[in-house]
Amino acid sequence: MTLAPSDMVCFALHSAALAVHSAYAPLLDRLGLTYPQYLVISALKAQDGQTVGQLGGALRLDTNTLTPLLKRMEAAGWLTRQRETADERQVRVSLTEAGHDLARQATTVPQAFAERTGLTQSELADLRDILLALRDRLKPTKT
Amino acid sequence: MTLAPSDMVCFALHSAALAVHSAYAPLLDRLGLTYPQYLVISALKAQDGQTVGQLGGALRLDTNTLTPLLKRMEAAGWLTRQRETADERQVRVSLTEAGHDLARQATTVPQAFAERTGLTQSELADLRDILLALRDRLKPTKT
DNA sequence: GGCGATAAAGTCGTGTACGATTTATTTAGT
DNA sequence: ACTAAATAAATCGTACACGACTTTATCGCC
Repeated sequence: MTLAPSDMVCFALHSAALAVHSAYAPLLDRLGLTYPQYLVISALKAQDGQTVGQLGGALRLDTNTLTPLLKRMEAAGWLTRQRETADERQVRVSLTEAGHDLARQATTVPQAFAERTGLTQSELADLRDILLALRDRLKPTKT
Repeated sequence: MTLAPSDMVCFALHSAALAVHSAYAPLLDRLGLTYPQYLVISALKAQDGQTVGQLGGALRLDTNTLTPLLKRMEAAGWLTRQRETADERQVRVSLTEAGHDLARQATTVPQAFAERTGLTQSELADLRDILLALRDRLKPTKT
C-alpha cells in the first residue's frame, strides 16, 4: 500500500520548504536577493570572513553549490572572495559595504515571516529544534 | 540584529528538507528515481489518471516544473501523457505497467525513512500536521 | 627532502523550482 | 453567433542542489 504524498512526513516537509521560499520571495525581491543568497548574507553578518568551507558547514551546502552562488553575489558587489595567504587552498568570503547595507535592510524579514506563520515565538522555537534534530539525525555533520 | 541561519525557523525547515532528500537518495537510486519523481509515482498510485493540473495541486508544483518532469518520466517508460478528448486543454497522466511495478517496489521506502528519523508514528503524524498547517497558512491553495 | 594521502575549492552535467510569457481551447456575455 | 476573458499546458531563462570528477595546496611519514 503506497501512501499518498499528502500523508507522508517527507512531503509535508518538502512542500512546507517550498512554501517558505514562496513566502520569502516577495520580501527578498525588493532587495534583489534569492533565498539562498539571503542565507549567505545572514551567515556572513553573524560571522564575517568565513571560508567557503565554513559557510558550507553553516548552510549545509557543498562547494559545488556554494561557489557559483558566491560568484554571483561577488558579481553583484555584495561580497569579496580572497584566497588565504597562510593556506592557499582556502578562500575567505567577506561582506562589502553594500553587503552590510543589505544585511541591515534584511533584519526585518524574519519577523515579517514569523508573523505570517501565525505561530508564537515558543512554538516556532520548538518547531525549529525538532527540525534541526531531525536533520542532524538524518545527516550528521562531517567532523 | 540579524539572526544567524541556525537560529531561523526558515533555515531549519530548508536544511531539513535538503537532508530528507539526501536520506531518500540512496533508497531511490536503486529504483532510478529522483525524489520529485518518487512523489509523482506515489500520487499516481494513490489516484491514477490525474490531469497535469490535479497532480500539480497534489504536489504543489506548477506546470512549468511538472511538464519537463513528466516528460522525463514518460521517456523512462513509467507513465503516459494523453490529451483529453472532452477538453483538449487537459492532459491526463497514467502509470504504465513499469510505473506500477516501480510504485510497488517503492512501498517500503517511507517506512525505511520513518525508522531513520528516530521518531514515533504519532510524533511523525504531529510533525506532518504542523508542517501542512504552516504550509497552507503561508500559501493557500488556489480555489 | 620527497612523495603519497588528505584537504579545499572549483568544474561539469543533470534535474528540479519558478517568474514571465505563449499557445491552444473553452466559456461567458451580449 | 461571436468575441473577450478565462483556463490548461507548454516554453524559456535563471538559479539552486548535488553526484562525480579535477586542480591545487598542505600534511605525514619515512
